[in-house]
Amino acid sequence: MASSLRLEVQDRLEEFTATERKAAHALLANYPLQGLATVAQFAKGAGVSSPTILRFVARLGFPAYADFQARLRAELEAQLNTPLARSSVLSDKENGAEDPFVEHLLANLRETFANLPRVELEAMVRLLADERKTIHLIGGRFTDALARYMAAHLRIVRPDVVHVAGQHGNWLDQLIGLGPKDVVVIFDIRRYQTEIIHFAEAAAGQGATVALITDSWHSPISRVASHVLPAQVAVPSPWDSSTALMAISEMLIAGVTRVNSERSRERMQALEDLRNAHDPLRRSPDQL
Amino acid sequence: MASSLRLEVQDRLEEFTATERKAAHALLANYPLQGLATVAQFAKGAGVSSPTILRFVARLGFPAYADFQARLRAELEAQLNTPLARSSVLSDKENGAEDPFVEHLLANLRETFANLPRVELEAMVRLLADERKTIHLIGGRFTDALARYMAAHLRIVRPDVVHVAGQHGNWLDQLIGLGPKDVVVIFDIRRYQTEIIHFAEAAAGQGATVALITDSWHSPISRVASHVLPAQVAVPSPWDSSTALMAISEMLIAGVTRVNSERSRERMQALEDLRNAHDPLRRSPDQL
DNA sequence: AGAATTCTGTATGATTTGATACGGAATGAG
DNA sequence: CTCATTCCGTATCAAATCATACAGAATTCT
Repeated sequence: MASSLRLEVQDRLEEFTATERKAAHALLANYPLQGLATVAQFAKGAGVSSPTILRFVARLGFPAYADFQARLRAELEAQLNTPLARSSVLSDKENGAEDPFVEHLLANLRETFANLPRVELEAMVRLLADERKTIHLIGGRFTDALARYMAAHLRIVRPDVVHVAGQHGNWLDQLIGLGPKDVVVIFDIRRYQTEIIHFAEAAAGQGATVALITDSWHSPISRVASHVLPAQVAVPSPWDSSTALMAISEMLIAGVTRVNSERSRERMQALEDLRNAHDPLRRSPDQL
Repeated sequence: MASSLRLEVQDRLEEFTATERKAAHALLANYPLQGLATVAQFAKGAGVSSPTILRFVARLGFPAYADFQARLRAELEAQLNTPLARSSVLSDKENGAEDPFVEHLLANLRETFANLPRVELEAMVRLLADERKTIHLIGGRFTDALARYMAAHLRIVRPDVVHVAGQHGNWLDQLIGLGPKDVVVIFDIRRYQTEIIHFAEAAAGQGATVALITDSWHSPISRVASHVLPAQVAVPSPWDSSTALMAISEMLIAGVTRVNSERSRERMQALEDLRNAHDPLRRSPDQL
């Protein structure tokens, strides 16, 4: 099946009769909306009669006009749902630019990725994808959610992923076995919590690799970290923003998934099978 | 007349009745194609009855459904004839200097806030700031981290914040006491988990207010939700992106903090004092 | 708590739409 | 020039669609 009906119509233009070709040209001239109108409107637009439109559609291989429209609709929907395609269509004030909070978020992301060293990013991806290592993730009061988020994904694409949770009494237990084959991923932004700093220093002291995702005012942990990814976190609010940290996390997750693609695929498939087995209410792909 | 019906629908969202708003959300979620389907399909997609769709369209000022569709068709035709739109459809990597993943993230954020109805956002802020209510937050396999993140912030600026965690066996316990004075905030994106759907339905059935933060393919929960905030989640990766969800969460947190400013200030101050007492290594307070 | 009002789905009617049969027009062959 | 074949539009029918009236449900107000 051609990716677009437009191409198929163009290719098969000679097969059609003279009047059917009028219909084809009318469709190509205003693709795909002409085909989403009623038969009568399509016919009028093409200067032919209704039955000609129906014969044209039938010759394209559609059992009914409704099927033809469904195809056009699906194509159009796929196009419109591409964020890139959509954003280029939106005007500036439709881009939600008025809200200063939104402005800051967008600027933070742009700034973050502009300053993000790609080699550092790739190095951290390789580190996280290395299945000989054990990955420990930990975060502060608010950023712990990010550690958890990343752990949930990493667990699927690789083994030996540990989320260091709970009160810092427990952290000590985790510290005991740490060594050169361990990687500690730390999320830490302003109001750096001393417990986490201690944890990082102790882990580094025992030979573990420390990877840090932080704000642009580097946390004290950066002294002992072998990899640092800084993000912009300032927004017009008493709180700092973790959106850029989340973005970095997702880039790392996507990267690791790409590197460990074979394992990722089989484990995700297994997960999907499990889900289907337990979930007969799964939605159909198209609900339009 | 607004340049796009989408903006008008967003602006006038509060004029509509509860069910009409469902129709509006369905339209915004799949704009404009949902409105180009038949009334019955539109109704099914929105989870309401056909007459509600017609009343919704009538309230927008259209004498007939056909006029409404004509307007959508005209808008779409204008868009599709824009050179920008064509180019974005033709080749994706013409502009490929930047990382496509980053491009998608940025486009997702822009798109998300462009489609985010401000009145809906403010309504949800008021809801979350209402200290007479109890806030329950819950998320799915991956989005649970967002629920946790939001709970960590809300707990500081208001009382009665509960994160519904753990296996869904525990959820049932939480369900028991739910009533009209409870607000359930749900994070749910594609691969909607049936347990969460059941939780939402049960909560709504007991009179609790359901607020949903979801992807643009509205989750089934939107049927029982009184507030819905949709986000863009598609990225070039096997995973969906939660960055836009995080951004929305932070806007909500900032909003609630602003509304409950007096309480927020005193509680944040208390937190700071506590930190200072325990943390002599604290860095200088402001270095922004 | 009860009444009034608004809201929303079911049922039904009027209209439009997709689909088809059939007769006439156009084209080409012999 | 005549016949055969293909093609195309008018007329018509069954089915789906839009539209509305009405009654039950929900909400608000007193």
